[in-house]
Amino acid sequence: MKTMKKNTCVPGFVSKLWTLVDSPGTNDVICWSLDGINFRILDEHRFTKEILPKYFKHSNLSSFVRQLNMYGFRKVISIEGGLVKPNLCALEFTHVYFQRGKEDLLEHIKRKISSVRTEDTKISQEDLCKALEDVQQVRGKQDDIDQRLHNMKRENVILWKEVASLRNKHSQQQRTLSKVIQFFASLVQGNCIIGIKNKRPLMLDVSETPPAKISRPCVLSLDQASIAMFGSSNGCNSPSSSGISIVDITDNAKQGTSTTGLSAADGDSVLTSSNFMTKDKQENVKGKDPNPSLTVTGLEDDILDSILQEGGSEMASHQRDVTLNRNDIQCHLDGVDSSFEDLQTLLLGKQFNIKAEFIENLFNPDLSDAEMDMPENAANMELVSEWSGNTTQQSVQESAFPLEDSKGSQHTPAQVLSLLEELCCTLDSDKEVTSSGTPKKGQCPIQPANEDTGTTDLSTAFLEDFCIPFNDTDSTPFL
Amino acid sequence: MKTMKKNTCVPGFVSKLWTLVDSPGTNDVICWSLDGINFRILDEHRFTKEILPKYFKHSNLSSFVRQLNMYGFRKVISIEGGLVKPNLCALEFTHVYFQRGKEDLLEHIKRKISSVRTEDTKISQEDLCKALEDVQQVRGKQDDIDQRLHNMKRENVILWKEVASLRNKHSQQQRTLSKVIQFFASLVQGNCIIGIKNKRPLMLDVSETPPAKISRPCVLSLDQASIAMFGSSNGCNSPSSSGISIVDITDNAKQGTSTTGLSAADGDSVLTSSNFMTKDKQENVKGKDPNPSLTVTGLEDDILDSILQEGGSEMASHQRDVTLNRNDIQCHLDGVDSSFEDLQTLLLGKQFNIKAEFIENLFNPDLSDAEMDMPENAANMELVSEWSGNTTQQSVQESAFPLEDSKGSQHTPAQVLSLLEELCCTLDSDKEVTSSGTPKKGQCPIQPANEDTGTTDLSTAFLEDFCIPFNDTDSTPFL
Amino acid sequence: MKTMKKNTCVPGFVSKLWTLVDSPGTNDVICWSLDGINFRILDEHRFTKEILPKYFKHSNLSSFVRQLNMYGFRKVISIEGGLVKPNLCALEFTHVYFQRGKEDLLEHIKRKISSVRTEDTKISQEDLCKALEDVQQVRGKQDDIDQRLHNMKRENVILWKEVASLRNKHSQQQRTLSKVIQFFASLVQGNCIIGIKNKRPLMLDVSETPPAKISRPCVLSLDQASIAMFGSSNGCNSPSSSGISIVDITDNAKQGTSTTGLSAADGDSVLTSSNFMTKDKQENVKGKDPNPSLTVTGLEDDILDSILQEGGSEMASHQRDVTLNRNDIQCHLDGVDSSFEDLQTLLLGKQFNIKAEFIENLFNPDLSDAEMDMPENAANMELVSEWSGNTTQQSVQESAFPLEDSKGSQHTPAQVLSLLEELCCTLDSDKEVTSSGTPKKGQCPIQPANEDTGTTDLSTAFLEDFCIPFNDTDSTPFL
DNA sequence: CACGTTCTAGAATATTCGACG
DNA sequence: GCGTCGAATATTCTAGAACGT
Repeated sequence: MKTMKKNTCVPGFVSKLWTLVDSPGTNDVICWSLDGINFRILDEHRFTKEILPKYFKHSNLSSFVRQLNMYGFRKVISIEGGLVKPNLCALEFTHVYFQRGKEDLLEHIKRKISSVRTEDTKISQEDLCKALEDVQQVRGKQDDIDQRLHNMKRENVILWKEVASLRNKHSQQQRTLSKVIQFFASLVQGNCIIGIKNKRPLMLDVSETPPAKISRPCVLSLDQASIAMFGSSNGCNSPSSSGISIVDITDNAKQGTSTTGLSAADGDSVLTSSNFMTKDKQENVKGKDPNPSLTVTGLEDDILDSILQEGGSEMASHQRDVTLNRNDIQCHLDGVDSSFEDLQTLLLGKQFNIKAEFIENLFNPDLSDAEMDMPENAANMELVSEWSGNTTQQSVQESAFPLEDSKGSQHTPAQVLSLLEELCCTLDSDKEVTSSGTPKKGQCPIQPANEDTGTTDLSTAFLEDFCIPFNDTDSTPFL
Repeated sequence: MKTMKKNTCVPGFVSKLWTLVDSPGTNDVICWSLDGINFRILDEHRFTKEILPKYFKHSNLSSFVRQLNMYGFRKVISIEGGLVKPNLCALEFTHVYFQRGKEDLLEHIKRKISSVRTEDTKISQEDLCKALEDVQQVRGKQDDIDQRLHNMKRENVILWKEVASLRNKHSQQQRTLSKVIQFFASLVQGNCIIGIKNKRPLMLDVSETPPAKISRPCVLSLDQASIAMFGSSNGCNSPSSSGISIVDITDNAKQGTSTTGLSAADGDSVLTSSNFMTKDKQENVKGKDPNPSLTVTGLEDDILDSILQEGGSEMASHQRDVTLNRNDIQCHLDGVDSSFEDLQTLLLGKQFNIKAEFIENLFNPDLSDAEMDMPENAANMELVSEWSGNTTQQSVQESAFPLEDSKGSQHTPAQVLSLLEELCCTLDSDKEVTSSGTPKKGQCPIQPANEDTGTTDLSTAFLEDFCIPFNDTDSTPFL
Repeated sequence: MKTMKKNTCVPGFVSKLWTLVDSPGTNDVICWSLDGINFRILDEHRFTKEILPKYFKHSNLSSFVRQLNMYGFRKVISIEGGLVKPNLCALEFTHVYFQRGKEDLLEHIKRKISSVRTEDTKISQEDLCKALEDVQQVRGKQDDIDQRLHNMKRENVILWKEVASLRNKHSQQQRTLSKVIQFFASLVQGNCIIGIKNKRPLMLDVSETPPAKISRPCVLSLDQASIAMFGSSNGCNSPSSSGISIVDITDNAKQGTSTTGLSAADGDSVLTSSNFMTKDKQENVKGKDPNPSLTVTGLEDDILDSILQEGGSEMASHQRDVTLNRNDIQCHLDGVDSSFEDLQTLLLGKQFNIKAEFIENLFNPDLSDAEMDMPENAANMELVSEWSGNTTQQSVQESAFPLEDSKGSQHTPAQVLSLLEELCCTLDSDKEVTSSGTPKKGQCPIQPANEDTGTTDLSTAFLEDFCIPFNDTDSTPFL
């Protein structure tokens, strides 16, 4: 009975418990249940006061129970003798490894370790430390990222400025380029008008007929404009057919021509360059009082008519040779004049002031001064037309050719026109593309990351800072 | 005495210890040291067997000692009666807060806690809370960063589009510029050639033929265009042919000149506008066979004047005529000079007309009006051709030349045409390029950093997306 | 006894406890301590079996104790109880508000509420796990962000390169455009000067005197250059002074004028365009065998020579006069023609060379070749001057004018020059601005985020990579 | 929900054993 | 062997929790 040994690895409590439960002498106080899988304390008081002290250093049932619980024993609630005898209501405990006759299972009965302190706590402790480290690490990296992001943000701001700058530059360049092109175009245009007058006749011979895909309005308008302008400015526009000696006529014609040319050179009338013309002519008129003469001005036709008329009268005289010569020379000179005219128109037509202002404009891409062009062009046109005015003078006999020529010449010009048109289209398309983009500038929907605050509202300011400058230009369509 | 109660916060062991040490009845077994700072167990055996069980649930000295140690008591090694009586050798323990008469210090005696659980766990608990807070903070910041990154990504996408746009614009501009230059170049070229022509007659002897590196088509088209335009606009192109003597000659001279212009019209010479000039000169030469004659070109007025004067003297009357003529011619020549002047002014001054349209266009960068250029240009071209067209006036006898001229002129136009064609092609190609490029705009295929997924390979595709469009241009070497 | 009432707010347990402790009938089982601040259970067994059931629904001491604990009662350990024997050892409990005679304090005895501790601890545990998960999650996301940031960084690098590329392109384009404009300007300039010469006489009448805001040096140098060039290339530069009639004078005058023109003009014909001219004139000479005369070529001298010769012949005989006149006129006209030619050449002429080199330069925007412009312009100017050379021919009587003209012409050219100078300045300023901007490039103070290292030092390398390219251009002002 | 009852667990201390220097 | 301590267990007291009222 007392020989019972405490087996290895079996806690004292379990050993003692087994012993006292299994001891037959105390079966009235504590014993196995009927099925042997539980044990009962039949007499609580005696067990506490008699048994417990024998096996343990206390006599507290609670302490015993505590140990039971500590080793995983569970109380069994017996429904049986509930009523009758509360006293009989025995305490009954159970444990899977605590069964009658199965002493070998006792070793599996393990005492609960107080709140898993050692491992569990430590583990969690370690985890927590690790977690803290991780957090710190993450935090550090986050700071790094934050810094990088911030730096990149700054870079991007600069980039935006760069791009904005480039855009502006591009716009300016585009404007400059446009000006150059337009200038060039207008130059060409000017020439056109001038040239028109003189050359018609010869063109006829040329088989080529100009495709009339040209935009007359433009030219005409110019002509008209010039005519109009000069019509008023020139008092001597009335080409009076007169029967005057050749010389006179020639002279007159010449005068007219040269005058015209002269007028072109300097100017005080209307705008600038055009003025002198008026003067010259006026002077001519004055000097040629006797001769109603050919103060051929504005339009070629008039001039031609007058010339023809005169020519007709001339034809009659003897000195005809001389006259002819004169005519010849006259013609030649006229040709020269017209060539000049054309050349001038060609070269510059528009040129006059250009330098002073045009170039300025070119390099002062402030569009504000753009308005200047208008007046200039007008003046230019004027000049041109006036110019052309004096150019033409031809003999009757050659009248036929010119007509034919004009036809022929028409062809070529048409082609040219079409070509130029295309060119313009190209340029225009270019522009258009650009301009079409313009309205969209407002976009730049960048929503710059809010650096410091939580989020988003920077975009507005940002856009304002960067997008506004792009307004005058074109901006590519965003998104 | 026995009433001693367990004070607050003083462990049972310490209380018991104090009691049993301080109890006079056990002074022979356990007592204070003489100085009262230590206590001694004089009779180990009796203490263990008699005293311990009274106060504790055991009778193991070791357990008692264990408790002493557990509460920080230390054994005092007494050197005194070491030898004589080992038995007498009493156990002596000490503790700073365990002194005779100083019962109040007992509360400072703390039991050693094994696994520091309480604090440790609590600390870890606090740490854990802190860690959790940190995590939340980090998470919040991360969200912020994420947002910023995302926003910046968007910005970058826009930036990319901007850059792509700028690149496209640049390309277009470059193309436009190239066209301008080319056009200009061809124009200049044309003129060159033209100028050349006039001199042809003279040139003929000279083996040298103008280097035909020019593209005709272009010029021709221009000529035609101009002709066309002016042909219509000018009703009076018909130079009345007059059968006059001198006049004729003069005419011839003129014709010659004009003829030259004609010849220029067709392009045998290289380019375009230049043609007429050549013609004039050729004709002059031809027409003036007998007369070495001065088909002076340069300045009209002066020349004319001088010519007239001379002519006058020659042809008509002797004195006066001559004089008059001279004056006349002189005047005319002066006029020519002034014309030249004007022309120059024109060239430089150009401004005048430009304004009206040119500037308007310039500053109404709406490309829509850009088309205007075309017509203008066309007109311009026309003018040129027309120019050459009307310039020519010839006598019957000189009809041959004209024909030849016409032939020649035919060539020129053709050449001009080809040139313009080329130009157009360029422009067109430009357009095409542009337009073709346009569709690609949609690209901006920036593959923004993969927002959600992990990583990296975007760069390649990215570059591909953006580099391709730049092909026609120069693209900076990436990476 | 039983009359005791349950006060408000005093839990049943406390009331019952007070009652049973305070009831004198059970003082042998449960009673107040001597001092009345505690209560004792003297007979545990009887208390359990007899008392408890009366007041409570159970007879478990443990349950009772549990309630005591629940209401904050504490067990009092008496030393004495410790030693002797369990039986004697009475259970003693205490509570601050449970004192004998102080029934009113009972209301302060509160039942403990489950302090949710379990949850707390468990939660912390769970929280820890959650925290760990969070950390991992955050870490993962951070890696993602890091990657994205890195990718975007790479994109940005490319963007920077792109922008740099665009800037370079823009600069090149700007340069090209400047060249074009300059070229154009120089062209215009050339014309201006030329024209100036002739018209003076007429100009005189006009009150307007050209503001001499021009910078001679430029033009002059050009002129000189051109003169120099042609002086050598033309063998016939020697203008023989001849005592000839008016014609001579005229010639002389012309010479003077032309000379002036020469001086004023600049030229580029030198290289290319000028050549054919020379040819033409040579040819002319050949064709005009009988007349030694007008081998009017590119150069004035030739013209002068020829004129002089003719003039000489004229002076003598009448017929001759006529003839001479004719010749004279012819010459003059020829001169005009050649002038035209030259003008054309001038205007376009350049092309020859221009194309070869100019355009090349234009499209090889290597600035290194930018210097080429000068020579070209110079050549151009030359041509012009040459041109003007042949244009003017005046009679003796008119010699005065020429002189005046020359003077006058100086003015005009001066003006032109000033204009051009301004133009050049503009261009230069442009360039200068550009160049001046260049040094600033170093800026690009971007401080790209340090990708890998902690922070900042990348900027240097970064800037080097990107800023350098911007050197030649202007770079937007960075911050 | 508040309180009561019961069973179980936590916690501090106590006891014991063993390791270590 | 001795002193100290770690560790497991024991004892005690208190608390947690489930369940019931």
